Amino acid sequence: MEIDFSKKLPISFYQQDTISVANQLIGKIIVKIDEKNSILAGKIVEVEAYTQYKDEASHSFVGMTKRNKAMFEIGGILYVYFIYGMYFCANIVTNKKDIGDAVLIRAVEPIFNLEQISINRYGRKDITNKQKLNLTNGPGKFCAGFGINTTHNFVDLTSNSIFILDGNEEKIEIGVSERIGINKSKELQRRFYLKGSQFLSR
DNA sequence: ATTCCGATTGCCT
DNA sequence: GGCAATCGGAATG
Repeated sequence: MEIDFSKKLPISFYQQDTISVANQLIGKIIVKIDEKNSILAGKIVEVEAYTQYKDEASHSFVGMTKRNKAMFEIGGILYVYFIYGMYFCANIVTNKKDIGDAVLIRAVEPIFNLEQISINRYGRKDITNKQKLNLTNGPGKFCAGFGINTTHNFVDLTSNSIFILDGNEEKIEIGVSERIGINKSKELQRRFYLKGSQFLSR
């Protein structure tokens, strides 16, 4: 896959209102280039917005802590945290400095280097069709497949290690729903997904 | 120091 | 549908 760096999203993209960024992220291409220069890429098909204010489910609701510090930076970096003793979740930090907002990447359609993503997920490149659909269809699965962990916390999304490209200009339909796996602020409609995608978390 | 529990996943019935 | 795995974060004492 050739990467068109001219399509890399500018820093200003991330500094917009968080709900707006969440919507616009659907259909975009997230790229990771690892230490061995191998390229992984996927289309973002599902995200969730988390904001400091009026959102009790957000890590930042209680203010800045050691864990959520990245959320308070200016939009355009990654916030990665460890959860349930064994998984990682990756977020796109949004909005202005000192506002603790971010967008969780919940699911991605793998589009390049499925072999490496399979190895990262299952330890082998030959997998069943069902496993192919399950490669990156959840926040923990996406991080595992793309090799994202807390060493990527604070990574600059305008760098060449992890970044996001504008997708095709095709018209897409975006669905909206309540968020998944939370117990507070359940009523907020802040999950956004690509309608019809086979790679959603549910 | 202790306690509770989580922005998940995979396996089980 | 239920639930165990597994451990660090945050609140509390």
